[in-house]
Amino acid sequence: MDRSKALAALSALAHETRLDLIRLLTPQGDEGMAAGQIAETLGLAAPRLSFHLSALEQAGLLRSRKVARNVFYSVDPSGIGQTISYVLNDCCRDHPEVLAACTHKVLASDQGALAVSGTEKT
Amino acid sequence: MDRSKALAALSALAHETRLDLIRLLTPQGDEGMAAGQIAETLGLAAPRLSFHLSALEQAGLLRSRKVARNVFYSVDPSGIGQTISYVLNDCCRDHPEVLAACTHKVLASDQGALAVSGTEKT
DNA sequence: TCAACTATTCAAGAAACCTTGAAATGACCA
DNA sequence: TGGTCATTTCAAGGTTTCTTGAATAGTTGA
Repeated sequence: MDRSKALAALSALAHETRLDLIRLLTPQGDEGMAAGQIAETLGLAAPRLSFHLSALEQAGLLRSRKVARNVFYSVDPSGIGQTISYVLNDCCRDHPEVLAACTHKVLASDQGALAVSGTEKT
Repeated sequence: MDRSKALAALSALAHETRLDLIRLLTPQGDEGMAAGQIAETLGLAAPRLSFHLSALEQAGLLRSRKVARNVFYSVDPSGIGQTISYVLNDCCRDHPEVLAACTHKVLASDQGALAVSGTEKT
């Protein structure tokens, strides 16, 4: 992932409504959810939802497919994963302390660092 | 880390100059770098640099300390780590595919998933 | 074909963000 | 005390982003 794609993805993530969308859609897996149902679930006006969905899709964090008159949106796991990897690996250059600070089920393997799990640090 | 802090941190990361700052400062460790030297290295006007440094500090991604007339800035590894953790754990709810897509030296330990290393996916 | 339904596009206004030069603050040294 | 240096604050401007209602496009079924 290159710099400008990573920046687009980070900008896309940096908004409350769009974070809500990711959170809602992630558990739905590949099937995703129709725009109308998303709008109803989150209580969003249609144009507003459309605006944010397309921002996320543009950034490579969401995929869409048409089914009859509905458009189903689902997360693109590799888009999110590559964005995280960009920050950690490319931008923070795999700095051990940064990797170590990714507590709770994510951990550094570089240099044989061990798992850090449990609740987050303060 | 709560939602609003994570949002502030993501917004802070979503800017080219600030990503440059993180990348420059990470290898410097706790000692960090004086504002003037940062400005010279990146070729930034002083007020502009100050604006971005304080945005990053405000978001908990940078720390500062005064030494004589200089102000040294250094990254806060736990700030970055907690932000990443928020996206992966809280927002993506530890979705296996998202965790798996964090290739290249970051990997999921949940459910005993194995390391994924090497070059990034496309 | 027509009506109903789903979703997107458009346009306008409000709000937030970024950059810049000028001014101000605070620390050090002669 | 006065001058210089390092950094921040201020104010103005331009740009981008977000929200909203109105209009549009495409699909389905009677």
